[in-house]
Amino acid sequence: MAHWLMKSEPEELSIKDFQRLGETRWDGVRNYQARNFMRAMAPDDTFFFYHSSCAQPGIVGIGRIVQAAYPDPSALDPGGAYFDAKSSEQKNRWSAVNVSFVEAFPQVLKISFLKQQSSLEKLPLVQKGTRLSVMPVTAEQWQAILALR
DNA sequence: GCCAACGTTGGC
DNA sequence: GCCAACGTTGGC
Repeated sequence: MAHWLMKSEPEELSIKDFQRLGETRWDGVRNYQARNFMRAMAPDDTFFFYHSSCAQPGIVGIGRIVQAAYPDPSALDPGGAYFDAKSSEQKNRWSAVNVSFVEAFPQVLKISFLKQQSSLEKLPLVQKGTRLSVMPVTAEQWQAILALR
C-alpha cells in the first residue's frame, strides 16, 4: 500500500467539505507529473489532504483511494473550469480517482512547521521550487507526519 | 499583491 | 528541437 499527498484549495474543496461528502471524485488535475502519480494509485492507498493558497496552508487530514484512475470527465465539460479542448471521449489526457474521507486532524500541520522537520527534508512539498499538487510520501515520511498530529 | 519558480505554448 | 514569452502556482 502506497502513500500520497494531495493539495486542494479549501475554497474549492476543504477537509470539512470532504468530511461531509464522505466520498468524492478527485478531478481537475492538469499537470502531467501529478497525473502520472494519480495513475499509480491503487484502492486502499492513503493520502494526506493539504490545504493550499489559504490563510493557514498545511496538512489537515487523511483520505483513502477507493477507485483507481479513470478518464477525467471534467476535461470534457465545455462549461466547466477544467475543460480541455485537446481531450475527447476517445482520447482524454487527464485522469481522476475516487477518494473517501478518513480523518480530520485536530489542528493544521502548517507548512512552516513541516519545513522544520528534518525527517521531511526529502518530501517534495517542502522543497524549494516544487509545486506538485500530487506527490508520493514514503512510509517513513508518513509515520513522521502522523506523529506530528 | 508580490514574486520566484516552474510548466506550457508557439514561432522559427 | 530551441527558447522566449506567457501563464500558473503558492507561500509570504
